Amino acid sequence: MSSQRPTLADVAATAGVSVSTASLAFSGAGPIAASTRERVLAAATELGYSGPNPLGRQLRSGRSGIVGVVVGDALRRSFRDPVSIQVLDGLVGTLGEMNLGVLLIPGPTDPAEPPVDPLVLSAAMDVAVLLWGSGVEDPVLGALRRRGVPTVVVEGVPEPDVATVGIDDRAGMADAARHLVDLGHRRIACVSLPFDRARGEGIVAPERVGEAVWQVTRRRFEGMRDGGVEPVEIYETPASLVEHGAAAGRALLDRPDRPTAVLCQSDLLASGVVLAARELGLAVPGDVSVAGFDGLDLPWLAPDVLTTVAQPLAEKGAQVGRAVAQLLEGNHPDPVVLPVELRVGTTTGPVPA
Amino acid sequence: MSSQRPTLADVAATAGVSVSTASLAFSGAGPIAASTRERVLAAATELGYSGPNPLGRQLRSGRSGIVGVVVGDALRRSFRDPVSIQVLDGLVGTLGEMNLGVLLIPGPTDPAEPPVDPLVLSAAMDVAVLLWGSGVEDPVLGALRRRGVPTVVVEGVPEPDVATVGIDDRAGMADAARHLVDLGHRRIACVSLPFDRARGEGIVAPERVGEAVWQVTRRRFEGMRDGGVEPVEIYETPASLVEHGAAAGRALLDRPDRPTAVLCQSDLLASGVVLAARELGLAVPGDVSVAGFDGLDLPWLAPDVLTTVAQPLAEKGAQVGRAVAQLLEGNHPDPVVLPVELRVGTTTGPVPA
DNA sequence: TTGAAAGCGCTAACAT
DNA sequence: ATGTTAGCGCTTTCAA
Repeated sequence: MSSQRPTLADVAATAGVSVSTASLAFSGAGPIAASTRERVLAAATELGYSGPNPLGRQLRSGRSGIVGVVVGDALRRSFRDPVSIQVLDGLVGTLGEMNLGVLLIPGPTDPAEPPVDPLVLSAAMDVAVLLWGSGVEDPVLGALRRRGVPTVVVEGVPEPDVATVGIDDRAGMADAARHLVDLGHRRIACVSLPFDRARGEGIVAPERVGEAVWQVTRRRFEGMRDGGVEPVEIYETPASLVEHGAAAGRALLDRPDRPTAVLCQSDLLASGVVLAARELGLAVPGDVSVAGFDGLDLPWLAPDVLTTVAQPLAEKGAQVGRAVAQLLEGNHPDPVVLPVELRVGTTTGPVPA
Repeated sequence: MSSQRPTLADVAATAGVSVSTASLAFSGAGPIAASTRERVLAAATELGYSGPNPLGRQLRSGRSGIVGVVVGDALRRSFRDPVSIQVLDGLVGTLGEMNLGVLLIPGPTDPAEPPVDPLVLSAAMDVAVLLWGSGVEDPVLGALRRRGVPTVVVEGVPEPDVATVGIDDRAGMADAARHLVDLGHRRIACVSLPFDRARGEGIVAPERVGEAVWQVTRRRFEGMRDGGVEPVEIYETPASLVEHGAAAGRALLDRPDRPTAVLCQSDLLASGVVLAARELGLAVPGDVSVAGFDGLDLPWLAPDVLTTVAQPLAEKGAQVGRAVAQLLEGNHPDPVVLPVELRVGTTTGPVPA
């Protein structure tokens, strides 16, 4: 019985039993007489012992019970994006049921900084999750591989040794594009997610699309073309945020030869475009149609309801949780691709006469 | 050299040195010949050893390097609140510099559920942070106390054994109230944050204010009275979200004897009220003035800029990080109270004639 | 049903 | 500068 916090040994001594018996009293992982357990618990209360020290348990079992979640970006930005939040929420819920905790790991921020957070290198975790895709030769993924940490990549490219969970964004974007074409639109502009870590902002040449490093961005461009849309203008944004969408909207719509529709790669960008249109006195969809992607709830856009491609965000998080469980059991889960669905709102309509 | 992942012992054996020497090669916490280090690192590379197992290190040092952060609510809700996000962001940044990781712990959700997440009871953590206040006899705080986990409570009531970081919301709210009074407003309604875990929604009797359990809510009410405002109507919301503010706005403004000003306990609530006013065809601030609290950036409210009481959110997170550092060093940090500042925007004006 | 003993992987006194 | 030794707190065979 040391002067520090009591240990299981102290409790066992006080209760007059062996350490292993005391352990059983707490874990319930073996036969133990009810009376003995009582005695141990009483001793624990007496000593102010609040249960086995997790550190000891973890070393012994080789498991930390922790899932490291690398958010795709600086927290502030990542967490202003309801898409990440909802996935994270679904994930935490599922992991919570399995008694796993989520360790937040900041992803790569500006290109100047070292691309790998120290936590990736040395935090205790049983599994890692990359919340927003992985680039080619991703340094974070490389580090996790070297450590032998099994990993789930959300919206990543399937590779032999990582599990992936994603959505069929290509098909969804194609549906959205087709919807606009069916409405008669031909002069369609596109507001895109970032191409890469450089996060440029502004109109880009169509050729540059091929250079986009981020897979989500690439796939949504591909879907757009599948749907028969060759954009008259492409605006790259540095992040999926309302203000960048608004900037894009101003740049694209404040001119005589403006497009009749704007197809955006995210809902936040799209809602920024809607706000910019309102600001410019343009009617939506009378003068310009706007469509997004994600299926977010955007109460402040009222009375408008954004036309969008809805993806099952919380379900995505839950699927990631399931993949984590698989990896913990030593299996390699099959890639998951969740379906998406075009949801027509009030922001798209026939091309103006 | 087992068939599992290599351990430090394997590396030491391969390099032909003792385990302790190998340890030094990685930690650098002692004298070691450059050539020896080289040899150890070479052996590590050869074996695919990527550094000391954190679990062993943690047990040995008695430190997990983890800070458990209890978010005040279900993640989904909590993370839709930019206030929590910005504090969390500041916190993660500060802790990252000290090589500490953040373990996300869901706070109490609906009153039916058990109020304490299992992670609170048994996850490894050196310090805990309660991100949004603590109630009277808070069960989470109680559990942490029993475990002997030093704790920082954001916006909590100072108690001898917990550190606190907060803002002077009482004074800030008093400024906002005075601002409205100075503009001539007398019929002022209040839209409040939740009173307690029950999270009621709707107009409440003034007497009920005294029963509010959540300290932030209480203090903001007190400030309002300090500023000379006795609200004609109080609307309690179940969470600080735009849609609840909008609901409150509709309830309060859609009637002939409507108030001339609405003082809200958060910016999201206030912006909901502004949207409701617009919806009802009321001019802001021509027909009704609206003020909030927090100092958020609300681009989608443009062209309006909300009158608000700005609090230093990221700085608050950083201060929490500093308090954590203090606790880790065994000190008891003094309570921190950060200043706030009234920022007059375009949503408040003279009382209508 | 209980106890004795080994050891998870590492670090840090201490000795050399 | 390097090696020896002990032990962090726990779980888990194995034997009684």
